[in-house]
Amino acid sequence: MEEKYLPQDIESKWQTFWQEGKTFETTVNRKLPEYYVLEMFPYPSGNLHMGHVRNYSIGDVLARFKTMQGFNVLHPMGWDAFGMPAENAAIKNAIHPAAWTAENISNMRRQLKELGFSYDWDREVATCLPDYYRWTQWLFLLFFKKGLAYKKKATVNWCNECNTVLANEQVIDGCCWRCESMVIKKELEQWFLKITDYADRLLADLKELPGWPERVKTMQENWIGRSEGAEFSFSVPELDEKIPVYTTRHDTAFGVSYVVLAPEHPLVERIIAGREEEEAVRAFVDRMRNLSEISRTATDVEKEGLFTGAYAVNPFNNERVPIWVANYVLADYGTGAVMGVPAHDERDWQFADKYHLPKRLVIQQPEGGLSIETMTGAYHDPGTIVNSGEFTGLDNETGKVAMAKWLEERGIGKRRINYRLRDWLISRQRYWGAPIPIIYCPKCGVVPVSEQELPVKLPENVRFDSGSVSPLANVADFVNCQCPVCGEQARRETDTMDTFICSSWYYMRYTDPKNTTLPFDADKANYWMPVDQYIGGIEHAILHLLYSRFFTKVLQDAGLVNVNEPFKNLLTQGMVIKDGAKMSKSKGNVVSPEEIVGKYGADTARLFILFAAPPERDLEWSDQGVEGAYRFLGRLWRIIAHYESVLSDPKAREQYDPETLTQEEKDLRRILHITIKKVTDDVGGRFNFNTAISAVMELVNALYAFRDHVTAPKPGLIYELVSSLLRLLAPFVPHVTEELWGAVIGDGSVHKQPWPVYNSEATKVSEVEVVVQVNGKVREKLVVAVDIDANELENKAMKMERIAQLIEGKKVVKVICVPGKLVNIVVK
RNA sequence: GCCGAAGUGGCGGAAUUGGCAGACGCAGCAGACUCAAAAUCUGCCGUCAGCGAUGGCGUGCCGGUUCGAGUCCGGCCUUCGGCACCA
Repeated sequence: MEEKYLPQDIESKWQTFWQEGKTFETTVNRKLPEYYVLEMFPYPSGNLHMGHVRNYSIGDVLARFKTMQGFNVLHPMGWDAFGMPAENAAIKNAIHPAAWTAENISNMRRQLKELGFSYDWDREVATCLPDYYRWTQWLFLLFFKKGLAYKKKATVNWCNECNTVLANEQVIDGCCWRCESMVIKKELEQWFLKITDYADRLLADLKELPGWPERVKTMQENWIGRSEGAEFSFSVPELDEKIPVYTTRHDTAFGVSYVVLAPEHPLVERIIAGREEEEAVRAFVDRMRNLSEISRTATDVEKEGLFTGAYAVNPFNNERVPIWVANYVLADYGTGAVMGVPAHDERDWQFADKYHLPKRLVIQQPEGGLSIETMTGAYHDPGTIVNSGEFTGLDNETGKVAMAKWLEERGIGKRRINYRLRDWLISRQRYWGAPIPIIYCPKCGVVPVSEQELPVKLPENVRFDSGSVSPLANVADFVNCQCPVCGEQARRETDTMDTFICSSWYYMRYTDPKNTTLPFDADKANYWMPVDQYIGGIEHAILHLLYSRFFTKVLQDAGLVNVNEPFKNLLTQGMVIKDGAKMSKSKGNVVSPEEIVGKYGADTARLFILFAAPPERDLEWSDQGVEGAYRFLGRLWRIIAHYESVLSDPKAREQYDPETLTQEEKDLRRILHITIKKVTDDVGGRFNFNTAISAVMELVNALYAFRDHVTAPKPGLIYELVSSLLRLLAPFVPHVTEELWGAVIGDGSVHKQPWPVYNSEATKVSEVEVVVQVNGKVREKLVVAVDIDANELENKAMKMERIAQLIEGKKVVKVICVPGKLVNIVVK
């Protein structure tokens, strides 16, 4: 073998070897346990960044490790290939999005291959190709037929920069998730998916996901936002109208001193019509409507409102209370109207203070003594109901049940479970997405494209001007069509689907990527699904992960797959940081993976990234750390080169009796087996690749020390050690281990070898070092037989010179003996 | 405001079940090799006091439990992330 480690020479050689030998091809094999490891597929922006390298290195270690452990591993890769940047490039550089995307994919595919990831490339998918989006459209039709896709006019989030609408999940702090510009409200007719129908299951089934990080589940829980309460109506006798309100505190209904409508509430116009307040209220409503999302919803915005001039009647006590309009009531939560109970709601308290509205105490704290006059804020804790007619005297939780029952018996209200989650707005006024397969016929109305007509292909000759309608609307050939029902001239939907739809089912397509009759075959999907380990960034905690869970449930209900949840275990990897900030072009702290691979090779890049921090934490980039990883591989190479001749000795491959080893050899073998155990536990159990690698480094250090002391080692031991060492490292640094395996061990690819098994006999020791403490402080160390009994250990410790000195003249209160660990002598 | 995570040497991090704090790596210092340098191999490397043996202090802060606490309990502080007028 070469004397020096030269990654450039060996990496491309093995990449070609793996590709040509289809080393990582996978098929259904029911004789083996299956394992599906998946990393979030990338958007083909053109180049891999370090975050990708980290994400995919983590997945690759797992895939290779599980394969060596005897699992049938599915480890695919593909492209989340529809999306805005392609279209922006088209506007800017006059290149077609399809061509731009294809170029980027081929560049990034090359970069992935140069990193040596073990993907089954035969399963590659790209969501922008007709043979993929055909099935995205097919799934849309499935949703449509099940009543889960519908069109409605609604106030929606609009991004002026991206010229399109956005789903609620895609608005972050009032700004567009992609371009960070301010989101405004628009009234538009759009397509929605009825994710709210699944709100309860999406919430409840989080309990079926013990393998997900707690914080991701909490974020989804918050997002779904379930609350239990009641809905009932206040009547407006003079208009013969009703104002339904939703509340979780119907136990405080006798404390209502006003009713508030959201500015956008549909009844506002009727209520103010013809009153002297009309003009002022309308001006207020208009002002609120034109405010951005942030300035409307920030908590520090002062509550503001106006009296409408009208009154409503509280069904509980028949009291007349004023109807107000205020900025703090949200139009699209609950009923868009709330009852104001200043004494027991902090917001109502503030509002009542500002506008001098009355307050009435209806819940008394358990110890009594509360009164409006002495209160400085609302009381929202449990207590006893007061001033509430027949309900007075009940504790408030009992009161809630009784009052809900009261409403239900009279048919004027009911218990209600409410969610914060809204339906998923999926229309996008953009070209580069999957067309929504719908036709509008003047006679038949909204008509789905028939399945046989799919895919509805994107036309190629399109002008990309930035504007507020989809470029598809200007393509006459695309828009004009015939109604599939009556054959009349009809018009095609010109919006495309949110790209999050494409990524909501790709993990199932991987199980059967070339199917031309269905999105995927149920047998194949059921064999592989769910994904055993999913790996990606925390930024998708809600977006992609919630949508995918929703899709999986709908597909399960449709009988297409028999899993309830798509991702059994989820690992959210941390960011790659440099100089304390996330790598980004604007900060100028980007390190290009291609450069690192070019200089040190893929193995070094992977090793550094896996060693520098555990996967979940942020990783601080360090050029010197990369040097260190490279140095280690050189060190590995040299020590194996040192033993090349020993390994070529035919005796090296013969079985040997461990009893014939010298003490130094036994010690080395013990370190080997401890390392095998540690690496196996760290990689397979808790994904602490950093500590697994450090254990292997210690083994290599031990081997260097051994080399300096033992000139004629037993060849069988060296063989056992090197062959195990290479297999332990193979998932992390696949090229150099493949090369060394071929050079000194032989027999096929290291990646087809079984994972080393640790031998507990080999890890046993006859003597251990025990710590001797006096009053909990380490004062001495003692080497004793492992199986020494406690009394003898205690005696030995007490007799040690230093210990005897330290305890002389003092009273021994207690002696604690932990066999194999320590002796603690407590003295006074 | 609510929920969650984290806080350990000069730095990244380790300590998995309450039992030697700082594994492994980086940086630094020294030695060997060399005409020399690089590379490599070896050793040292929390902090204060001491020539040294050794001792004191030390895991964000204050307290507690325990023979023994980075780890458990109570109360804070700081940083980061999520949600945030959701009735």
